[in-house]
Amino acid sequence: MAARGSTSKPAAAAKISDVARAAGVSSATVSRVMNGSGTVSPARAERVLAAASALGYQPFGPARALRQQRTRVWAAIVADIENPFFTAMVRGIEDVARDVGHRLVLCNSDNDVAREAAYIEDAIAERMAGVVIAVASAEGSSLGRLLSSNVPVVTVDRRSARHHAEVDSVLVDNRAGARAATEHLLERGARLVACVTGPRGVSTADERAIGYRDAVRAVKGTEYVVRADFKQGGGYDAVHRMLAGGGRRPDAVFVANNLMTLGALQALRDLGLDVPGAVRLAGFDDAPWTTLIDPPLTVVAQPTYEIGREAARLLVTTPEAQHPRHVVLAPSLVVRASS
Amino acid sequence: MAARGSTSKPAAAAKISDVARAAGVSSATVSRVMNGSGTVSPARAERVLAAASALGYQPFGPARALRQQRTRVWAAIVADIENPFFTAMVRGIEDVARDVGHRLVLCNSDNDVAREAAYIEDAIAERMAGVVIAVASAEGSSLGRLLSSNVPVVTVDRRSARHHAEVDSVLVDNRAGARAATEHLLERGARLVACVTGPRGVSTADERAIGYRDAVRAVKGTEYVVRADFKQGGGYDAVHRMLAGGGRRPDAVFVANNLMTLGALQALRDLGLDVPGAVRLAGFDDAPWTTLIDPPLTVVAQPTYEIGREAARLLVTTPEAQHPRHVVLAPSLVVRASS
DNA sequence: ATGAAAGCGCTAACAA
DNA sequence: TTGTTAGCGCTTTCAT
Repeated sequence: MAARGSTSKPAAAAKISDVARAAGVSSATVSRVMNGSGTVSPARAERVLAAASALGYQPFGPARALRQQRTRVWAAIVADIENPFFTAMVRGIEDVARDVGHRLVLCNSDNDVAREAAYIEDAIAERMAGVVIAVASAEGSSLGRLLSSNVPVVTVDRRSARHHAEVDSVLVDNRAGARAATEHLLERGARLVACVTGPRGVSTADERAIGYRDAVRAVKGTEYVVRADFKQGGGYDAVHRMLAGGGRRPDAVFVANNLMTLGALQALRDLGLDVPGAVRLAGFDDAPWTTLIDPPLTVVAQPTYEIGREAARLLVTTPEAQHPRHVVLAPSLVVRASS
Repeated sequence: MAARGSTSKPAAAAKISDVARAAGVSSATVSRVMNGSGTVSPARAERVLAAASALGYQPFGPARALRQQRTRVWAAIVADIENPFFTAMVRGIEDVARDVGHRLVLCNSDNDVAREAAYIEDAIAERMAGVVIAVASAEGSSLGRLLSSNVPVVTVDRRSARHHAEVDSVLVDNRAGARAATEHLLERGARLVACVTGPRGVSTADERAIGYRDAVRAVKGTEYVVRADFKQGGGYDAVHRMLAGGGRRPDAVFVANNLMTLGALQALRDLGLDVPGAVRLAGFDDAPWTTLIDPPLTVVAQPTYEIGREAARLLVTTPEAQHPRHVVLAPSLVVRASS
């Protein structure tokens, strides 16, 4: 009985023995043909290929993985799939993965350590060929589980508080970037620069706050740091509270990530505060929209694609050395109209 | 010899027989404990858990998949991971996946049929529990391979030219949305509305162009359709050519996706054309930045999260019916200052 | 409640 | 060049 439409669904997927029977050869020969290993006469190879094609044969991945004790899959576990920073980084990983014949799957922890832990357990269970991870939290991450497995790991973007000294990493010099942005705001004449950063324990949030402090202390200014959630709504709330209140009002804000900067700008607009006239603004991470919003944003740009590519390269060249490798990339300040 | 750092790497991952030996039970008992199947005395169960924990035991996924002939993994194959439309949709899938105890992995075809084909073969090889796919191309897709396998499939966002009648789908009424946007531009007084849409053969591009035509023909206006690549740069180039040239210049542009709209706006700005004074602009897809750019964008908003959620629901409720299920969701016009 | 044993689909030794 | 065979780690009868 035909199934729906023109494409009929087979009762079950063909297996190697089906192909072998159809081609009149042994399973071993089919395996050799499919993998290009060993030696098979051209005539038989052709028959095998024909049979495989006719049956729509696709080797069963788990059986191969079991037999070979390896997979050709990398996982990228990222903290927020909706943040263009991470998606751009993923492109860098993907390109290397393809070059070395690996597949890349993406896992979104959504900044949730429980979800992250589940993906980490999965990566171990699948004995992934490699994992690139931006940890959800410097403290609570299950990264240790991954490190005590045999799965190659590279951390990116965020430093792991507990495990930094044991794992390869690709990071950006967040402190320097934040300091540069803050110094820039001060040089433009800001008297009180506030900082909206991310959750405590997330290394990017902490390091950017420290860079901010460096700059403020250098001029003996007043520190004003607020924590939010690295999301647009959090940036909005933080800036709204900060500037709607009756206390001393900042005349510049350094916002420590791209999405929060959007929220910050929205809050300033809702409060009727001109940017940069009333409040100067600088963000962290460039994004597709930074030149199009009003005013165009001054940001600390990160080499996102390169971060991914470098991480993947570390995965490819498994270290025989005792010491983990740490790659630190430099961010760059891009000055636009918002400051 | 201790490995680097405090976390020592085991020579090899523990297997079920190791745990069985350590706990003084059979492998079958360990399996029963790990899976909560069968019956095991509390005392033994505890010993097994302790041993498993001590050895850091994690059941080998491929072996389980081989034995059980099933996986608990869904794949989402999307055309462009950098487009927030897809990432928002993925959230909808993820939430359902978690509810039903499945894992979701993301695959980025990057609008490339070859890459898409590779991911499709992978999905078949892994006998994925389900695949949600936004096809790279209505024509060239390897979707047929997937349909003739036993892997449950739902298409989203883009219609498959060849296979639409055989596969579950969740789509948006692109034609109606595009028509609404174009009518809106005309009502605002535009005399010549141009349309920048995506590649021929991508259903969203084609359907949005048709909706545009519907509106233009209704007023007996002139049609002016340009094809680009659904990316920011493509939108820029298309609009730049269109308005820098000496021919008859449009006084409104309907741009058929979110990223191209950013490019279009940039082009208009570079040409010194005021929006909406000289050229009215409307886009397709809402995005986090649409209210923050200057001017805020009039767009056709799509229920992105719901698209993903509905697709996942179709995956969960495998149809016993002969006919595939088609869910069509309604977009809505959001009028802002750009028009 | 527990263990022994078979076997999932594939590949890699080994034999011929 | 090709086939036979063992076994990867796990789950699931089938006995007990």
